[in-house]
Amino acid sequence: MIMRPDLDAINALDAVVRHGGFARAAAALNRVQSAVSYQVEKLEAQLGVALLDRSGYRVRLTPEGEALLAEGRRLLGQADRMASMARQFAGGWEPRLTMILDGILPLETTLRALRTLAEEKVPTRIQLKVEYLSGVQSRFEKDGADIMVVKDYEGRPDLEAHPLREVECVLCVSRRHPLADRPRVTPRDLHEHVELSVQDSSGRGDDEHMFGGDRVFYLDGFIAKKQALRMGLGFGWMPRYLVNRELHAGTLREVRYAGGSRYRFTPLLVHRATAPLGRTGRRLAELLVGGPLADHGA
Amino acid sequence: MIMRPDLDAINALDAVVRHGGFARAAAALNRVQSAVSYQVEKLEAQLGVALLDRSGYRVRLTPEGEALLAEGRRLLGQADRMASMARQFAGGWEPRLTMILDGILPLETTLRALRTLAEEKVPTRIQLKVEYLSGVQSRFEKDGADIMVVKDYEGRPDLEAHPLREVECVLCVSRRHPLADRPRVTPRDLHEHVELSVQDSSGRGDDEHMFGGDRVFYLDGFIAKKQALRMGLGFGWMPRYLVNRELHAGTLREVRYAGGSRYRFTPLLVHRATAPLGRTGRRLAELLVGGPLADHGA
DNA sequence: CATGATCATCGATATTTTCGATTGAGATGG
DNA sequence: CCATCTCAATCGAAAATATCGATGATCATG
Repeated sequence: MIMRPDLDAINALDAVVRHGGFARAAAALNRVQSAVSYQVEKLEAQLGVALLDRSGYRVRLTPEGEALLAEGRRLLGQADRMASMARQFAGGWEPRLTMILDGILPLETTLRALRTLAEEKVPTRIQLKVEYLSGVQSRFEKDGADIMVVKDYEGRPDLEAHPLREVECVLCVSRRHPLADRPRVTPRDLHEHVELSVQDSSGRGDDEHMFGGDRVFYLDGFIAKKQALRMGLGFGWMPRYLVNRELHAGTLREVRYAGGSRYRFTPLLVHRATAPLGRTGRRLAELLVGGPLADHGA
Repeated sequence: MIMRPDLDAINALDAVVRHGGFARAAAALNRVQSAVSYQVEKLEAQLGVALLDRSGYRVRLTPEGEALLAEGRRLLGQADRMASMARQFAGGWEPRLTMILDGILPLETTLRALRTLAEEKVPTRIQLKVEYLSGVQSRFEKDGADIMVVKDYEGRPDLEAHPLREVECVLCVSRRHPLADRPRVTPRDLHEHVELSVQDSSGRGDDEHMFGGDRVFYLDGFIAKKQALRMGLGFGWMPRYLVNRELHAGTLREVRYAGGSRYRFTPLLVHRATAPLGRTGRRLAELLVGGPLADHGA
C-alpha cells in the first residue's frame, strides 16, 4: 500500500508549499497547474497520508505533511548531493586516490595540501599511507597506488617524477653522547658507536647514507629514531626539520664528521605515466610541487 | 545535463549489483531484463557517469559507480525511512504531541515512558513542558497541548481524566530549624515561621494545602524549594519521593504537625475528549496510567 | 564446437505524466 | 450584491516514458 515516494512528487509538493499555491508552483516548475496537482496527489497516494489541507481557499500543510515534507526536503538535498558528486566524477574527478609517502618527508606539507583539497570539496576519497625507503615503492606497486612521494625509487619508463622542495639531513647525536664533543669525527670513530636507522619498511636493503658499522639499531619511524637519539643510544641521520628545535636547544648536537655531516636530497612525486592522474591527483600534485605539473619523465 | 537521479533507477542498479546481473535483478524486481537495463542506462544518463563496466562477461561497478551507489543506497534508506514515517502517520500516529507536566510529579516516570516510546520508534515529535499548579492547565489551554498531568485542574465537560499513581507529600523542615524538635506543632506555631512554597507558574491563586501565614517564600521549582528547606529558611510541603533520602539521613525532618504532616493526592492525566488522542498519545497515556485507557470522564 | 548465460538493442505495447479546458468554490472590489 | 478574479479539482486527449518480448552478439564452459 505505502510505497517509496517519488522525488519529483516531493519536489512538486515542496514547490507548492514554497510558492504558496499550485498555480505558482506550476509556473516555477514549467508545468501546468493540473500536472502539479497530479504529482501531489500521487505523493499522497504513495504515502497514504493527506499532506495538504484543501478545506480553505489556499492549501496548507497538514501536520503530517509538515513532518513528511521536512523529511522529503532532506531527501532532495541528499539526492542533489549525489548528483553533484556525479557531476564532479563526470568532470574528471576520480572517486579514489591512494598516495604513499616516505616518512622522512615532512607530513605537514602533505596534510596542508590535503586540507586544501578538503576545502575545495573534491569528492575523492583519499588514502594516505606512510612507509620508509623502498617500502614506499613496494607498497606503491602492491596497492596499485596513484601517487608516491619518495626519497629514491627504482626508475621505470612508465613512471613520471616531479621534484619537490629539497630536504636537508643532519648527522646527530645526543649532547651526552661521546661523539658530541669530538672535534673531528672519522669513519673509524663512527664504527665504534651504534648507528640508529629507520628500518626499510619493505624489509629490503639499506640506505646509501648508512655507514655500515657493526651495530645498527633499526627504529620504526623518525619519531622513534629521534627519541633514541635523545636518549643517547647512538648517532644517525635525521631530516633537519625534525631536529631543528633540539639542535638549537642543544639537546642534540651535529656530529662534526669529516665526510660531511649534512646532505640534501630532492624528494620526488611519482605517478604512472600510463594511467594519468585524475583531477584530484593533478591538483594534489600541483599543491605539493608548488605549481602546475610539467610533462617530463623521471 | 546532470540531473537528480531517479530512485527507481538507483534501486535497479542496486539490484543488479546485489544479485550480480541484469537477469537476476530483473527476476527479483518482477521485470524483464531489458527493463532493468533501460533503468540503469537512464541512471547513467541522469548522472552523466558510467556506473557499470560492461567490458567483461559480467558487469562490474566502476569506481565511480561504487561511490555513487553507496550514496544512492543511503538515499534509498532515507526514502524508506520517509515511507515508514508515512506508514506510521497513516496508521494513526500523530506527528506532534505536547504534554504539560506538573513539576510536583516525579519526572523520572515520565522520562521512562518517553524512553519507551523512543525505543518503540514512534515517529512523533514530543514536546514536554513543566509548569506548577494552575500554570499547568493555563499552558495546556494556551499551547493547545494534547496531554497534561496535573495535581488539580478545573474540570470541564470536554476534558477526560485518568488517575495515576498516588503521590505522597510530607511537611518538612531542616533539622536545624526550630520546628524540627517541637513535639506537637500547632497552626499557631507554623504561623510564626516562614512557609516555603513553589509559585504557581500561571501567577494565579495558591494551593489548598498552604497555611496562609504572613511570611511565604515562593520558589520556582521543587529543586529550589528543597535547597531552601535544607538551608533552614522555613517549612513546606514536599513530594515524598524528592525528600526520602534527606528524611532518612536526617538532614530534613518531618514536622510533627497536629493537623497531619502528610497528605496524598492522585495526579490526573487529562486530555481533550473532543479531539481524541492519536496513537502516540494513547500509548503514552497507557504507559503513564499503567494499563489501557478506560473511557470515563473526570 | 556446442551449449548456455549475459547483456544490448529494437519495435510494439502499456503505463504514466502532462496538457489544455472546464467547473465550482472562495476571495475581492465596486 | 454582483461582477470578477484566483484557487484548486477534474477530465479527456496527447505526449512521454517504462515495460515487454524477441533477437543477436559476446563470452564462458565442458
